[in-house]
Amino acid sequence: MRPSLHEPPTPLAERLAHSGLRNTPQRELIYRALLEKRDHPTADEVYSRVRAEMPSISLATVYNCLETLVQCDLVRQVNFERGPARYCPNLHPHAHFHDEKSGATHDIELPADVLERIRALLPPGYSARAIEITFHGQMPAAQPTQSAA
Amino acid sequence: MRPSLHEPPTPLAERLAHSGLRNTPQRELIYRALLEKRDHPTADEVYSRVRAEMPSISLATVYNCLETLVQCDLVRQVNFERGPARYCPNLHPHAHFHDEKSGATHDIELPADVLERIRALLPPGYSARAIEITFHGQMPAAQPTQSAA
DNA sequence: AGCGGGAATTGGAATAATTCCAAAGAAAGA
DNA sequence: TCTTTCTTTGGAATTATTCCAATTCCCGCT
Ligand SMILES: [Mn+2]
Ligand SMILES: [Mn+2]
Ligand SMILES: [Zn+2]
Ligand SMILES: [Zn+2]
Repeated sequence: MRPSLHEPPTPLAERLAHSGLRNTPQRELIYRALLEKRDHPTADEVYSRVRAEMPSISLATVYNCLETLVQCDLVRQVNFERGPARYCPNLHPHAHFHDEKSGATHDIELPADVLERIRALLPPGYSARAIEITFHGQMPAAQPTQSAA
Repeated sequence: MRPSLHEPPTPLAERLAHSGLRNTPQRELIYRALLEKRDHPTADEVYSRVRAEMPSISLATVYNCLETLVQCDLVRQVNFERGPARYCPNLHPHAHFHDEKSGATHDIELPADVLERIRALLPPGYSARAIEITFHGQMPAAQPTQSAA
């Protein structure tokens, strides 16, 4: 039961409607969880995060909702080698850096000109719906934030 | 039982020796199969190809040998989304194009200068052991080879 | 040639992530 | 309200891969 007459439609509600899908508490919750901590969680990680707020949710629903969000182009699925899929709400064109020591993942912005150079590698007639770029390596040890000596 | 006194060491034998590993008929066969048809087969596909010549080989061995070849840097493992792993004996720096209609995969050569541009996207201090680039899209329908009209 | 020890292969069981399925529960439309 | 459609849910099934324990193979040494 919602008190207000009509909420302003969230971007999520809008995208769902556009695809003829319904907005549900589960979908909202999962999408919010992805926005809140953008560390490219797995489905299982999303599951445990949202269970805090909605203990009755099922893992199957988490998979279902994540798939829905991906289909609405609100979320990207990211795969590293053979590991579990990860999910990313960053819609800008970006590559992924996977730190092999810590397992942490983060985004590397991808300027349009570089993306063009890459796309230009394709032979004539080829068209790419998506281009995935992943770095695997090491990032510098996080410097302990240093206060004035 | 081999008749000749000592064969010249193949690149495979060399790499294996370098890693303290043995050359075996299974490893040779699997490596040859990859070189012969470079269509990025899955482990299962490799399995059925090599069974023609060595019916007693096991799937576990195919997985083992493929992993060994990858560790020796003779073969690259290639992953598309959540599908089964594929294997590629092309050692030049290259990207992969995955045709979403046919499922076919092939190599896109990656010039050094483009690779540099990409590597330069990393913030200072980051180092990349490997960079993976995958295109997903459509390639032009294979033109039926046309003889003189 | 025979022996001993490490390496590799093998078949089958186990695992991990995801998908499938059928039943029950909301929501929307008429 | 009745009907239809969409969604969620728990559990079973599936897929690809890894693990495991038991041979078998191979190499160097005697
Ligand atoms: Mn990695
Ligand atoms: Mn694809
Ligand atoms: Zn991302
Ligand atoms: Zn390749």
